[in-house]
Amino acid sequence: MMQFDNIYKISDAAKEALNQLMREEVYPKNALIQPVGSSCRTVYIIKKGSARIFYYKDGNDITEHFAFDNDMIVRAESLFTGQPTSKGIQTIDRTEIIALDAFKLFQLYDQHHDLERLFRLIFEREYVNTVKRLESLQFKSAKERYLDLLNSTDYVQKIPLKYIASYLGITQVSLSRIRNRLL
Amino acid sequence: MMQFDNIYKISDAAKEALNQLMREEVYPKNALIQPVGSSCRTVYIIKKGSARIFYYKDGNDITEHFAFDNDMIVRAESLFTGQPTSKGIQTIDRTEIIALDAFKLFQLYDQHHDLERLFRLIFEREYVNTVKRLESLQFKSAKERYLDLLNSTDYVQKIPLKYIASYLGITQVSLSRIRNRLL
DNA sequence: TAGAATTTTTGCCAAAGGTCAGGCGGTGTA
DNA sequence: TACACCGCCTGACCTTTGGCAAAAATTCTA
Repeated sequence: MMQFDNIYKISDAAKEALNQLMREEVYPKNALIQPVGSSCRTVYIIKKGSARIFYYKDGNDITEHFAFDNDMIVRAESLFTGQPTSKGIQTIDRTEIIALDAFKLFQLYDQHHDLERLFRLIFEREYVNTVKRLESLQFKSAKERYLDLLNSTDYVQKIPLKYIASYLGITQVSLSRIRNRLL
Repeated sequence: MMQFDNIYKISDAAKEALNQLMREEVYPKNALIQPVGSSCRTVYIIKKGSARIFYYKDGNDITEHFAFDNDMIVRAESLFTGQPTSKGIQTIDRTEIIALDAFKLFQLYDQHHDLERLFRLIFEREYVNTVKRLESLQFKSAKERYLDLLNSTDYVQKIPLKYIASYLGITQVSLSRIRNRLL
């Protein structure tokens, strides 16, 4: 289980209620966990493995987000609005995941305020990560962004180049050239 | 005052406590509300006017965010981490603002859970906006982003081009050319 | 209102990145 | 084994955007 305790300590009762909600799921490589066009009704936490959020733009597969061990993965624009999203979630490697029914989780907030607080803090972190990513997309060169990503996690080595390229906002071809020039 | 009620109704007691925290401030055009390098300890809500979050990259002034009537403006990466940020806040026009001491607000959460919920929901909206902006920076052309911005609010007409350019992730010169080509 | 300062536009050239097409090596499968 | 497929690389050429500089337009201010 995730190290929630580092973020905010919740009561045993809340912990118990939360545990009731958790479903452990294991997916093979390249499994489509959530299809494009669905609504986000599940909060996923990656126990071990890797996954990505993606969508199609002009027929091209674009990776918006990567998640690895202990990362949470949700499609915020759907989870927090109730609207369906044109984004999907797919595993990259074989992945062990903890799935939480979002609706039930939100319902628990009424009984367990500490649970609401815990998840508020968790989502705040995600928010901050998103702001930082925005910053890097706004004014860093593709090469800088690639180097930043390389430094962020060793997992990057295992991710197909095509996923990385769109995540960086460039084409595979350009990323291949950037890599080449780095040698 | 903001239409909080549309988001989540809070008790009279919470409303009262919140009102105690609110300071109304009026700033002239181009006023530096929060300097670069400071920590974000205040939640601002714009009553009337416009402001921006900006920072310097390689000596260039970069606008990260615009806010207009009824928008909240905070530097999330500092507010939620406690770390100082290299970003500042500046008015664009004469602006009437409601300022909330963030520390006191967060303290109120312990007594007023409905206040915590209200602000959780408010920040979730901000989070969603940030995700959408990320999406547009990742794979839309500068021209598309400019047109999107134009459609988003009439205020854009009043914002200096140099602010808009960096917000879109391009230089003033490029934006000027894009504008020209649109005629 | 004149002059200064700032903002926006334009021209010219360079660099980054996109598009299209083909090549090459590894993997899977009949 | 042969062949198809996939992922990544490379070349040629094009488009978008950047850098620099200067002109034009606008705004500020005395």
